[in-house]
Formats: sequence, structure tokens, C-alpha cells
Amino acid sequence: MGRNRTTVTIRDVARAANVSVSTVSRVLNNKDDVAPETCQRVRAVIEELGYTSSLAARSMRSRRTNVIGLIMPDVEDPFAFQIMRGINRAIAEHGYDLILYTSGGTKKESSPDRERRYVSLLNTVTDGVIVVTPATTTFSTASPVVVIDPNIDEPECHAVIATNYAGALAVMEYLIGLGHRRIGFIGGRPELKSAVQRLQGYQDGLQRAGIPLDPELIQGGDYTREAGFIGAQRLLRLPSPPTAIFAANDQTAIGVIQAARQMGLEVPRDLSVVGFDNIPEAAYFNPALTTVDQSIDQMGYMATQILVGLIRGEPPNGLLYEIPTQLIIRDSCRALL
Amino acid sequence: MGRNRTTVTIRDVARAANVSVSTVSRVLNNKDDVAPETCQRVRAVIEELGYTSSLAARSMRSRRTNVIGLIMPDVEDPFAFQIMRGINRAIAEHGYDLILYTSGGTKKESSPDRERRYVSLLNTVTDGVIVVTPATTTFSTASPVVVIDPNIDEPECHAVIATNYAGALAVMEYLIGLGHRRIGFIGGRPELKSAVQRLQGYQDGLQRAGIPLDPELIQGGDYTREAGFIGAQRLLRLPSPPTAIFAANDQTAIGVIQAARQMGLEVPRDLSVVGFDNIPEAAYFNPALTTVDQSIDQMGYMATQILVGLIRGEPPNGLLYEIPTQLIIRDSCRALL
DNA sequence: TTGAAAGCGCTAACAT
DNA sequence: ATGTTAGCGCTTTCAA
Repeated sequence: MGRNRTTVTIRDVARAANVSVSTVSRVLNNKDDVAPETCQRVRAVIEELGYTSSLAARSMRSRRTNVIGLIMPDVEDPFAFQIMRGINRAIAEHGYDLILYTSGGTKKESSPDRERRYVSLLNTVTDGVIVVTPATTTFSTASPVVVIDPNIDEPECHAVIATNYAGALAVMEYLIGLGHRRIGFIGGRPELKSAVQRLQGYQDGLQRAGIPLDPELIQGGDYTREAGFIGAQRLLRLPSPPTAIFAANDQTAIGVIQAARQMGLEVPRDLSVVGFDNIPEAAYFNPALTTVDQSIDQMGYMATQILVGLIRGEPPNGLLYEIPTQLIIRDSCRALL
Repeated sequence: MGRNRTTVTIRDVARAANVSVSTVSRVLNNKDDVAPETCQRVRAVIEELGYTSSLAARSMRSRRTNVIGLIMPDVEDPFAFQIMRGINRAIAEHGYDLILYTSGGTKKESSPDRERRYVSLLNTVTDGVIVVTPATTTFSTASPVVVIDPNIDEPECHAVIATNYAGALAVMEYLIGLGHRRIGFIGGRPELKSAVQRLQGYQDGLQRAGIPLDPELIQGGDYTREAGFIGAQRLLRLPSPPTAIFAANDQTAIGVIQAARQMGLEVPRDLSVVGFDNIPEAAYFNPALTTVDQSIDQMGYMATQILVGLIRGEPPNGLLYEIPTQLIIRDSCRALL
């Protein structure tokens, strides 16, 4: 009831401009079959009344909203922030708007169901949706969906994925090339594919170099600073501590550095630290940190590019798009050779 | 693959469950006048068909969407990220969902107009809207609006504001109390109220202590690291350089620290640095940084609380809500006494 | 070039 | 307890 009072609708504009609603609609959508004079008048009234078309009504009637939807598991994660940066860049290029949807509600629902529900929800007001680190890749929607870093082995929808294994392998080659033989590893959340692949890269890297795997050097983790801190403490207290630590992500690496410092060690003088992922904030304050740049923002950027292509009916070549990792060496690891 | 199927509507559910659409609607909205048996059946069909109600249609018909809207000028700003944290906390408490709206489009529109347009836009799919650092506080909408840190002297809508002046004064008292007499200042974006107030606090702080103001010690800035870096270089190269620098925000402070280090100075041994604002990332990596905690996330949290109250028809006492600043001293400033 | 009218998917009276 | 129906604000045929 209160709504009708304050909201200016297309009817109000039509009435004030002495035309029909369809004419106003035509002006709004820049149709070319409107008399310049009429067009002018309608625009003036729109301006005067401060009219804004209702997203809800518009998207209900026509497919096109010029808005892209984004669904994230956790907006408080720096990872999420970084992805948004990339997406923001891309939508700016294409003139799209962006709607990010987050639920503050119950976490009772299983992830796949929740994700599907959110996608359908956003689908009603957007032209396409991007989902970050989903647990499912099957969505039954009218408009296209692109997922980023899905936790699924064989994604069934368009997906942007990272080369975790190759990146981890590169880290190991780098460290081993510097002469390190005892290299510690602190893992990520074991239920995530990325964590498993990084660990695999660690293990295979050792094997390729003929270095026997020492289980003591592998610490569990969960992609947090705390995990890095605790894991590093354990590793550094070993009778024969590692000379280098490979952390599953940058947050973990930061925890490692903190622990090392607290134990009186200097990075990189006494310990080489490498972290996967490369969140600028982290690296900025830690020149001592060599990272595998996963170009997280690039993942957001590419996902958006692909999605826009799909919306326009230009499907990309394949279903999967790999973002290569790049080892960023900050002259910060100790050469033992 | 089940992609690109047409959307499942309430009609499909009704048909499959052998009931009318209104019955399905009742089940969806948990009305109590539905036979348990029917309810069960409808729910089963909903589950089976993977039905999700259309946000667009729902919000068009009924006033209640259970979604809160958020409008930000720049999602890439750490400030924005921090505010989102607070909002996220609050919506979780109340079981609301959140929609963040950003435009990648033209920046041609004047800010007030754009802000008003976005508010109307989001208004059609939300129960209320929060706008961060708006240039206007007059919105003609049916549902409530709360602004955070408006760049307006006398906000005309519910607003959460910071106590910039008092915070800056506290910084000066602290530094002067430590014995500093030559204190440099690097400003924020001069067109923003916050920057003006902080500068005022700096000046008045000096005056209260009877320290003459030296214009050389005031450098312009824009809330960026670069500004801090350049400003600090200038200050530190003065014939009689300051012993402490008060930076307009934390980013600027980081730039100051970088510049000091590059010039071979150690913080805080050779220079005391205080920054306004307190973004955890920045402070975390800079134990040397004493900051004025503006509780940015607290601003988001409070704005949401107020908005939820307004939605529920419980208006708060006044139009303005002040978030007090708090000086966080990390034992990092040098005592000259 | 413009207007009338039919819905989009949904909720909320009003019926039954 | 359930069905029928009238719109919400908008776009889009189809007529005029």
C-alpha cells in the first residue's frame, strides 16, 4: 500500500506526458519509432518525476536486464574480494551492472541446493550468473551460468579453473633448484580440490627430484593464517626442521612468516617461504613472500568475459577455461647452493 | 546436461501437485491454512522440480522480499570490503539476504542522480537500502534508506557517521603527549568531509597545545598509498623533518612507512606514524602502525541494525548515529620525553 | 507514429 | 482447506 504512494511508475510518466505507457516504454528502450518531439517530452517528464523503471517488473517481462549476477560463498574472504576486482573490470568494459547476492540466512541447506536456489533467484533479475567455488555445476536455468574454481572434477557448465597442480609443481622445482632438500608443506582445506592438487604437486615435485617424502614435513591446514602459524611452529620445532616451507595459500604463508619471526627466525635469511595464491595485500606487506600468482582477479575477469559472450550468443570454444599460474619470485628465497 | 532448460514456475508446481497456484503460494509462504497432507505433497513436487520462486515476480507483488540492498561507490576499495563485513554480520543475525549493486557503466552521471537511480532500482527488489558515502541524502522511495558516512553536512535521512574530528584530536593529543612537537600531516581527498575534519583536528590539536602551525608540515593527499609515499618523502627531506607523521588514513600511513623505510629510517625508532582508519589487513602487517580505529565494519553493522529496525517499523531515536573512534596504540610510537 | 491489450510469475483478496 | 481472480509495472504484439 505504501508503495504506490511514493513510487513513480511508467503510468505516472505516461499520464504526465500525455502519451500511452507503450510510448514511454519505447522511449525507455530507445526504440527508433518514436517522434523526436514526443521522445523529448517524455524524457523531460522522466527527468522531472525522477522516474526509474522497476528492475523487478522489467526483468519479469523481458529477458534483458543488463545486469550480471554473482554468487559467493563468503564475501568476507579476501579471495572473494579479489575476484570481484576482476569482475568489476570486465563489467565496466561491457557496460553491465553487477549484483552480488549473499545470504545471511541459515547454513543448514546443503551447498549444491543452496547454490542452485541462489542461481535461480538471481536469474530472475539478471542476464547471467557467475558462481564462485560451487559444489555443483548443474543448474537448470534459462540464462547462462559460469562458475569459477568449481570443486568438481568434471564441470558440466562453463567453468574458469586454475592450474593448481602445475603451479605447485613449479614451486617445488623452484625451491629444489635453489638447493632445498627439506621442504615443509602446510595444506589447505582437504575437502577442496585445490588443496588436494597442491599437495599432489608437492609430493610429485619431491618424487621427480628423487627426494624421499617425509610425512613429518606435511602439516594439515585450512587456508587460514592460524593454520600456517601452528603448522610452521610444529615444522620448525622438528629435530631436523625444513629450510623452506610451501604454504597452501597466501594466508597460510603469512601465518608461517609470523611463526618464524616469533621464533626468532628471519625470513628469508633463516627460512624460505612460498605461498600459493597472490593477494596483493598480503604480498605487499611481505616482500619476503614468494607466491604463485593464481591471478585470482583474472579468473573473475575471464568468467565475466565468457558470460558476456554466452549472453550475446557467442559460445566459447570449450567448456573449461584454464588460468595459468605464474611463479612470482621476489628475490626472497634463500639459495642453498 | 540439464542446462538451459526453461524456468520452472509456480504453475508447473501447481499442475504437478494437482493443486492451484494459490495453494502452492501458501505453502511457499508458510501459511497455516494448508492441509498437512497437501503441504507435504507440494513440497515434494517443489523439491523434485527444483523450483525457486522468482525474486522479480515476488517483489513485484508483495512488499516483503527479505533482502537488503547495498550500494557502494567503489567495490574495489578496502573500505568497502570492511563495511561489507559488518553488514554481513548483521544480516546473518536477522536472517536477511543481501544484494550489492554496482555499476560498471558510465561515470558520466552526477553522483546524486546516480545514487538516487540505484536506490530506486534496488528498491524494487529489496526491503530497504544502505548507501555508502553518498553525495546526497534525499531519496524518494517507499522503503527505508540508511546512509553510511555521507558527504553531506546535515544528512536528511538516517545516517551512520564517524567522529572524524574527535579522532584526529585524539591522535594529536597522543603524539603531543609523547613529546612530539614537529608533527607532519598528510591529507585525504579534500572534497570529502572526512578529510576536512581530520585536518581540522590536526590543526586544532596543535593549537590547543600551543604549538605553532608550520604549513610546510602539511602535505596534500587523496587517501592512497602513493600520496603517503610522496608526502612522506617531502616531509622527511625538509631541513627540519617531523618526528611523527599523522596520515589521513591507513593506506596513506602505509605509504609513509614505505617511504621512511626506503630512506633508511626505521619505524617507529626514527619516526612515529599514526594512521586514521583501521583496516585489519594494513595493521596486521604493520605492527609499527598506530591507528585510529574508526570501526568501519561497525558502521556497516549499525547501519544494518537501523535499517532492519526501520523495515520493522521501529524507528530509532534520531536521524544520526555516531560511531566513536578509538585510538589503538600498538606501542609503536616513539616517546620523546 | 502511437495506443490498446495481453500477459510475465507471483500474492492476496474474495469465493467456495 | 482450497480455488478463482485481479492486478503489481513493465514489454510487446497487434491495430489504428
